[in-house]
Amino acid sequence: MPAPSAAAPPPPDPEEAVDRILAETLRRRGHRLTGPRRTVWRTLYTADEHLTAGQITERTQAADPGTNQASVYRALSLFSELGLARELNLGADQPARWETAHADDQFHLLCEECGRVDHHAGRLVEQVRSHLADQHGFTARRVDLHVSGQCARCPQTPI
Amino acid sequence: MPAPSAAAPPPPDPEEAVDRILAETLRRRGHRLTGPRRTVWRTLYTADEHLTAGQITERTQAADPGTNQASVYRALSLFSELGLARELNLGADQPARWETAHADDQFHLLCEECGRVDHHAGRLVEQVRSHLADQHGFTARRVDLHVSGQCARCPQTPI
DNA sequence: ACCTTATTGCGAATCATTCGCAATAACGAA
DNA sequence: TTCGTTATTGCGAATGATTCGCAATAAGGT
Repeated sequence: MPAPSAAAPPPPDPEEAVDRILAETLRRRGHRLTGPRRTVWRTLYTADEHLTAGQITERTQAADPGTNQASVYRALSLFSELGLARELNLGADQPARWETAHADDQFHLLCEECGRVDHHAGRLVEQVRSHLADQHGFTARRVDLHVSGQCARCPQTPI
Repeated sequence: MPAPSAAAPPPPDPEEAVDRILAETLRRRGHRLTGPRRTVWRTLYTADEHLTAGQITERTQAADPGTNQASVYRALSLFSELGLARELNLGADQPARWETAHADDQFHLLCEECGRVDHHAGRLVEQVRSHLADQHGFTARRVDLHVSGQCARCPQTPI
């Protein structure tokens, strides 16, 4: 059995840390930590890119077969409500994409060459807020800035 | 019969002017001016707000019964391709909305109180472009700035 | 007036997302 | 630890927006 140390507790397993964010947020708001929710959360957390609900379902089912598509949607929608995740609409033609929520505001750069999506939190969004407040008397709650074009890595071939 | 004047032509009927924009753009690109296209265009042009495809279909059918929903979608999609109209995604939950295209870039303000959608073309978008170019080496082609919050007319009740 | 073919209307198909409901499983209390 | 309540799941069907295939129609150049 592990010795109950009086000093610092052992460094937490990083995988547990991920779960803890989820577990604490859920409990604090009166929700239960369930298998599907944990699997969806891990899928989202370890994703290398922004996934569609369909992709999330695939990966979730790979990790935990039997998970239902509807549960994935329900989990995503709950995460969004709790501020754990965020839904992105990159284009009218393509389905929504999801990411874990980091900064409250951010802007998204979609490179039309390589398809890469980067997102940054920065002054820009704050500038937008104050511009709107000052010039238009508009109190911005949510700012969505989606930009498509060419990223720094892709060759700048003139159109 | 109207006298064929040698001087200035009579001022064009404003309704015709609307059609002319459409007709010229279509012909120039090798498309035909048809009834459904004209009706959808007028619907879009005279709309007081941003309409969904469903609303556009309703109004189009009111003006010209028998017009098919698919033709409305086809017209909208063509207009978008020709730069005559623009599709807006204001939220993941609601369907896309449409407007005639004016300025190339603009930002959209959605008031969560009254539901009003305003849009402005302004320096802001230009600032965003140069910020991205300078700070991120990103060449912005299209900038979509969607902001939701409270407009100047609605009471600023603290949340 | 005629011919070519882009465009329409129709209905069915697709895609993403949501719903209703009975069965299951979390988690606080005993 | 066991129990009871009830939030959550899985399932399958429903929905809503948008698209497709195809034969019939009509624009617009000749």
